[in-house]
Amino acid sequence: MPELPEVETIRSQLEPEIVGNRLVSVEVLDPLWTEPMTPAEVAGICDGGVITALERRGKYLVLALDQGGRLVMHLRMTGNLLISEDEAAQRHLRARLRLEPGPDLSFVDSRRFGRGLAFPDGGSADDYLDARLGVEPFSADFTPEVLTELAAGRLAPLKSFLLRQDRVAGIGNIYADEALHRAGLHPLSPAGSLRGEHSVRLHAGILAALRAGIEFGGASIDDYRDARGEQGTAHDEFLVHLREGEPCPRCGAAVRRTRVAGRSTYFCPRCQRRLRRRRR
DNA sequence: AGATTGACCCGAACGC
DNA sequence: TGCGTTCGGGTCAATC
Repeated sequence: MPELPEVETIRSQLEPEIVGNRLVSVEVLDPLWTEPMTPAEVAGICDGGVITALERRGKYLVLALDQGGRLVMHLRMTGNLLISEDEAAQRHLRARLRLEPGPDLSFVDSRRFGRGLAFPDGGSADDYLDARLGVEPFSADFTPEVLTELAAGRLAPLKSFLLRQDRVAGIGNIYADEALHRAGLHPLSPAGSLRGEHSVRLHAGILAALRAGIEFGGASIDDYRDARGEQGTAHDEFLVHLREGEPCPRCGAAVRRTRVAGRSTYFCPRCQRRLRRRRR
């Protein structure tokens, strides 16, 4: 599934290819793609603008246009944003971005959860994203102290906490498991139990897990492909995710699988210790 | 066929 | 006990 490392891989591949191009038109083949907006609204804002940047906020891609417009896209579970190499009909094509001089981009999404929304200016796009997203892991604002503060008082499991986009942006099911393992923290520990030392470890674990994901071009468990249609290899580097029964790379104990917040959760029962709720 | 999963929504449980 | 906040489960969609 596309999480921060997968989205960042796509962003970094596409940006140099498309900046300076004119977005001639946004052709929406599936009206669900722009829900709750209409395809005409999105086209009205975007068509004709010159691309100045392709940015990432959490798991969102933000295409910035010179007239101020922003095309905000989310891949959700199975979306792909691909450099179109030809006009061959692609299965599950939801939208095509016509670029001049090109190449065009194709938004392909088998489960139709992905979205493309448009905003007339950067400020309104930021308002939309700010309302949904917390601190960016790779920003200077993300520190162990901020992490402690965000988790303070929360009874929800650490895994649930990490999945919340409005606290720390960009972490999904894969990198939550990987970050917790690197930090030596149990996914079911209450988030509010984090003390200074734990926050330092979790902070480092989050960054290391995300960096590894980016380094290996993202994880292609299922539908994920990079902008060129290639698979990443980050899944070959997983420490615990999808490794039920395999030895923990740190201590050798068998990796266990459980369910937290309705999601499959992998952890090492020996070296990911469970914390108790902090008394106050 | 049931499992899968991110964002959103809503009812329920929590804690001060 | 009251009330605002937080948490978890359901929902969507489609594939194998």
